[in-house]
Amino acid sequence: MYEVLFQYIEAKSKQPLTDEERELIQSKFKLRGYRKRQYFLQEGDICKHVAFVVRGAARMFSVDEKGIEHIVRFALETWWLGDLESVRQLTPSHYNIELLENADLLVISTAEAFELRDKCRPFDLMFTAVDYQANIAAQKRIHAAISLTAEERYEELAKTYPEFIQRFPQNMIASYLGLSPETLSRIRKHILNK
Amino acid sequence: MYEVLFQYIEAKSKQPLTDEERELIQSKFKLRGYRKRQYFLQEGDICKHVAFVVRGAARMFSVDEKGIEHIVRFALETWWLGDLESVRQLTPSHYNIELLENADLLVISTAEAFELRDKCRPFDLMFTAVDYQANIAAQKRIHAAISLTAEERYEELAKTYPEFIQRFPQNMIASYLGLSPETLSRIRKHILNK
DNA sequence: CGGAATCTTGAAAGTGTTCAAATCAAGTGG
DNA sequence: CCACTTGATTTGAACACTTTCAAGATTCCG
Repeated sequence: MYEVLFQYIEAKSKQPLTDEERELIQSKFKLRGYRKRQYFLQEGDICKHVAFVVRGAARMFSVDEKGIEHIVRFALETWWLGDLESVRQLTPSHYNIELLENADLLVISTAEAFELRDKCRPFDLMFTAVDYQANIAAQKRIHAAISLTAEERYEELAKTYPEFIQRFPQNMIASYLGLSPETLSRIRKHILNK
Repeated sequence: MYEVLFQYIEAKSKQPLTDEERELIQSKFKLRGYRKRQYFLQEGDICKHVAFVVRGAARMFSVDEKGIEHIVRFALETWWLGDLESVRQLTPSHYNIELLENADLLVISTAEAFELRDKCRPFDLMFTAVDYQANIAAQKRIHAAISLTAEERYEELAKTYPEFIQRFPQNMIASYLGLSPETLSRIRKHILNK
């Protein structure tokens, strides 16, 4: 299980890990099984752990006054779980993170993650690269949100993350795109008729 | 001029800069004046420089097939200019960065910026912190885009960045929010009548 | 003082939502 | 393994919001 994380760190940091570093990392991350529907983070709690998804799928979402859920992020294998805002500012999170499939997570406390960044260069470089990529992805999504039609946004998503379409139910995809489930259903129908 | 950057780095990194570090940093950044309407980055070019805004205002935008501009980002004093995606992947940028006021920029090549991150710890920590913040801000904007109405998005923007409303024309604010200028005009009218 | 943007306003057209109902699919307990 | 319940998806019709196009008012700058 840990091997997946090691390879991921080496790939992202473009640096090999020494045996000592592997041991150090392994000592900090705890492997934990989660069941479908279980929550990794609950709205109102401060996010004190982050996790690397070895197996499974999750969503991060908020719930508005009307009780409607808004999915800001999905996660699959080799993605990270956690709410950056809450981690950094130590404020209660506005979001929930829920597993959508039975999952294996490598969990680390945020305090230990910070330490690890200091102690282990490849680990630090990995997170720098991940933050970088997350920024690029976020900018693309913002650009899509302000410049594309609903149909174009769906097609872009299907092209960029075909896994999402496979593994997440359609009403969640709709939420992720900022659409009602009915609208997405009609958009898909419209695409088929082309 | 450089003093602003030094203080910014110390604040973001939460580390003091030594005199040697200041000299090193100063030797890498070139101070350049830009005039209103000048472009810092042109669509199609690879972004090989990033800049710290000492004075002035800028926007980053794309132009679609219909010739409509979509503003993905604004920048004011102590913000950074550059297209992360192009910098990191060395691909031609999809965006333009244009100064909206006469400006003073501290410009550094991306290659030297990478070196500086290696050589100067506070500089590296500063960028780590900036990336972090950018991610948080991006997530908030995505959340707003998928969960709020146009009117709510405008009010949130006005609350979060009142400077934007002051310094950028309304049609650009509309573009930033993903609205037509007419719609924003009507929304403002509606807010006044409350 | 003019000319050029920018902002406002109206009307028509387009896009997406809401509500309600029907269909379809999946998971659970007997 | 089937019957049943629950959740997900589809469809229709009415409604709400946003855009588009066009014109007029206002503001900004040279």
